[in-house]
Amino acid sequence: MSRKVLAKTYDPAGLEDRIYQTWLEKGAFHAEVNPDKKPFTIVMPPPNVTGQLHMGHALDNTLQDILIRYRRMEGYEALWQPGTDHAAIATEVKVTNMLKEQGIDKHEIGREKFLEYCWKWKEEYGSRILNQLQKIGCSADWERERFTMDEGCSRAVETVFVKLYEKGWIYKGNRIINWCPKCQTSLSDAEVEHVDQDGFFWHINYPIVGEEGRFVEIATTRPETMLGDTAVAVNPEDERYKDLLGKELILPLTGRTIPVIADSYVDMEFGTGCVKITPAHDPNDFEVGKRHQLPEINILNDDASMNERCGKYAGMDRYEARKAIVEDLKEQNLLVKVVPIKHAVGTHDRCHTTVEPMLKPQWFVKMDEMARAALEVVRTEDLNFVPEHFDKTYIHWLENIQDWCISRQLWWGHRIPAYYCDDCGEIVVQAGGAPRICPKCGGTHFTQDPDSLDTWFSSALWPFSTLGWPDETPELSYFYPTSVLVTGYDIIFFWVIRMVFSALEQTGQSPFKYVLIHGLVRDDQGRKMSKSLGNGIDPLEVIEKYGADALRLTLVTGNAPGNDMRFYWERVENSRNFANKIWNASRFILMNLGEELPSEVPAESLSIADRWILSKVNTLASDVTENMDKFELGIAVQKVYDFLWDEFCDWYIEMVKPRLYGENDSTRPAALWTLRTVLVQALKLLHPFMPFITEELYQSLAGEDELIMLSDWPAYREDWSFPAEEAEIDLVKEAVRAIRNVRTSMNVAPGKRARVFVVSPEETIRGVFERNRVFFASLGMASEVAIQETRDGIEEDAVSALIHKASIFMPMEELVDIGKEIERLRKEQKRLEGELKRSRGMLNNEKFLSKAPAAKVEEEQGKLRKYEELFEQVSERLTQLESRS
RNA sequence: GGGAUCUUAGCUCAGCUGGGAGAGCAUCUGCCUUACAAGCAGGGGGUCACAGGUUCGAGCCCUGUAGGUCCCACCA
Repeated sequence: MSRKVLAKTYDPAGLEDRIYQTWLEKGAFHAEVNPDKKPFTIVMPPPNVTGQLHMGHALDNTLQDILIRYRRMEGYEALWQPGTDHAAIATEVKVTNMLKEQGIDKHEIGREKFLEYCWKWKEEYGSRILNQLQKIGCSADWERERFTMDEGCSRAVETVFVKLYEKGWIYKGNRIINWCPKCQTSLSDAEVEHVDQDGFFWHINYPIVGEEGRFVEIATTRPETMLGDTAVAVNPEDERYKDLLGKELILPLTGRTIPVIADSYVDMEFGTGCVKITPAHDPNDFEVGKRHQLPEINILNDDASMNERCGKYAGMDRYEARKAIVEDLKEQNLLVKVVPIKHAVGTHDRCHTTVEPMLKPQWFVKMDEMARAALEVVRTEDLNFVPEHFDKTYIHWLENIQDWCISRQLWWGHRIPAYYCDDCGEIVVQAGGAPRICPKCGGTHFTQDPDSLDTWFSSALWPFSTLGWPDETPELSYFYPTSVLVTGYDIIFFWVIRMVFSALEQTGQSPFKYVLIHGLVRDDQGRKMSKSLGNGIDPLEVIEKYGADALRLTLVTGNAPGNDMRFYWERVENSRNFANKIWNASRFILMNLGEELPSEVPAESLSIADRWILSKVNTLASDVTENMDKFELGIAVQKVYDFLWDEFCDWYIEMVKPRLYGENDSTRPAALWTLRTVLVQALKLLHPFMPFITEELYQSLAGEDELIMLSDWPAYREDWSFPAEEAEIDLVKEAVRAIRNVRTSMNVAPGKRARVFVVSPEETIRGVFERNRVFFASLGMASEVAIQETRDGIEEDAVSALIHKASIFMPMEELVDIGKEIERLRKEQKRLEGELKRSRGMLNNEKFLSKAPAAKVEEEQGKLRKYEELFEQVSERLTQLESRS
């Protein structure tokens, strides 16, 4: 078997693209319906076709890739379904602007021509973001790439629309919607952000008809809307205004008269207790208007200028009109006062324009029934959020949900499949194009509704439309419902909720069992990364400098699920350093392996250290698996990191070096086998997190034909469990650390070897050190090591270090500062006193003895014994030293 | 107005079902030891925001307080 030769230094740049090509060539990402395996499915949140990869994508997709790679190795048929979103408004705005730069007006060229430009744009940029995702190592099944406006997804959209319409759950209604005057389209509630703005309360007097000099004082933040007032409301309980009920008011500046009505909606405590009612421009007023059959007067054009009903103000922009109206009121002495306030104003989340509530005929999805089902599925735990508390966000939103406005006055998107008979106006809603004959009048000419659908209407179907729905495809029955959805908390409302209720309605199942929620990647000052701030960090730049593996590791470590994280270059550097570390460890092993692969060695030829590290990696495998299953990815990778760097590199490799350097050492084959075996196990555990470097190293260690991404995930093995050896090496490590400690504190030159005496009255302990005496030399720089029962023969002024069940003495050639050692020992003694006090306190506590689990009590008793022994050793040594000085 | 979340080493953050607090960076000391200076060895540094409570035992569970962040919301 041929093996790859590793480059001398770790350089991710060339390596990652090459490895990715290999995966593609071998079709390693492709998933097929396979009845012999269990399916594991993730649908990728489709990035916008116009999008550029940002840190949010990098994080989101890294998490998904980790999960997919893990399950694939575990033996699941793992499908990661990728695709892109047409992103209706985002794309339309971009294409419109692009055309504008070329001097082309969207309305001049018309709908069809405009759509041609959009498709061209899509063809040009649609694959860009997916290519960028490949850079970070995503193992999605690119053969199955979908697009929200492709034939299948569009059919799914029409099917759902028609079904819901026929059920009465999609309807066209004249209601108050959020209108963006800049984008000139309606919006859903989710697309409106409430932003605090400085504004004013204008208090205005409305004269009472027939009562000269008497006024009703109202307060408003939008004085221009008074032109659309059709009443003033007071609370029916409000004693102050009882006599006003039924009276008429003169609406200033218009001369119209409007009634005073009673409605419990009015809060008596707030403001003056009188509210102007503008049914066409306020959702509450709209409701009030309906209850009292008030006229609805629309006063705005689509660009938020005043319309022809506004008399002298007609044609003015809403803010100009506001100014003019306030001026005019002041002139007429009807402006009582102006009070500055801060209030939340609805703005379009995309362009930040202040939205206007407007009365317009739009299409809506009735939410009550579907919301109820979506709530139920969380209660029954068919849907689970990770971290769990995000279900509260979900529940709260659903419990307060309003009907969903789904029509948009845009061209790019799924056009609403509603057709109006040109002759009688009858509405026909159907899939598959215009009807031939009007069912009502027999007419044959139809006009399709000009509006298109909210982009989230199609992405709501993504988990099943991508698998072939509405057809009963093999993929749908095998891969659906999906296993887990990964997304940021910021799109729970936009997407997660809508997917859940759509899936429940159309497929009868929750679209996924788990929703793994992550936070935002912020800049190093904790600010949101944004274009306007210019503080965004391009993932591709990070990859270029440090590699995708380093980026991925950085994004997944040291961050609790659902929490925001800050991006620090230093952390990427650290991740890269880790990659470099395992690169060099592998190189070291390969160097010693020479040409051939190490053959399996008989179990009995394994040394204690070999068994120790095998046992450690074995425990690691089961620990990491447990964490992975619970979505604790950060904890999982931290454990692998610690194992590789600390246990494997800093201890095990150092321990086996003597066996490797002696060419004829009989324990060499066992060492080589263990090195390679343990490293391979650990690399497998690391692979989901750092796929490129682990693949490269695996190919060097295992042969070029093997792919680590298709290898088996390490399972716990009974025959690799060696608790006794673990304890033994842990004791040896303690001794070595003690020796190093003494050397440093005594300023022993690093290269200088020193004599070491190990004294223990216990034979078994002496046996441990006897068996592992080589490590005193190799790790503790000992020249000669004497292991004995008593202190006989050790120089009086030897420096000591005390560990559990053993004392270590190191005679120093130079005079040593006894005071320094006494000081060190006193400190240790004091520490032990504290430990003893605590431990004895616990064990003298009858309640602890009776209530704590037996294992816990036993553990504590063991600790106490250990502390007592150590304390005795330290005290004895102290009196000895003190008597000398 | 409602809700969520955070407060742990100088900085940024982990800490899984409650059983004597960790990492990275920074800092101090000493090392270019033939895998790795992108490294090695050793050290310093924390009344886990505050106050109560539950428990044999609390960074972790409960209540409250203070401060920060975020989300939702039709007080005109």
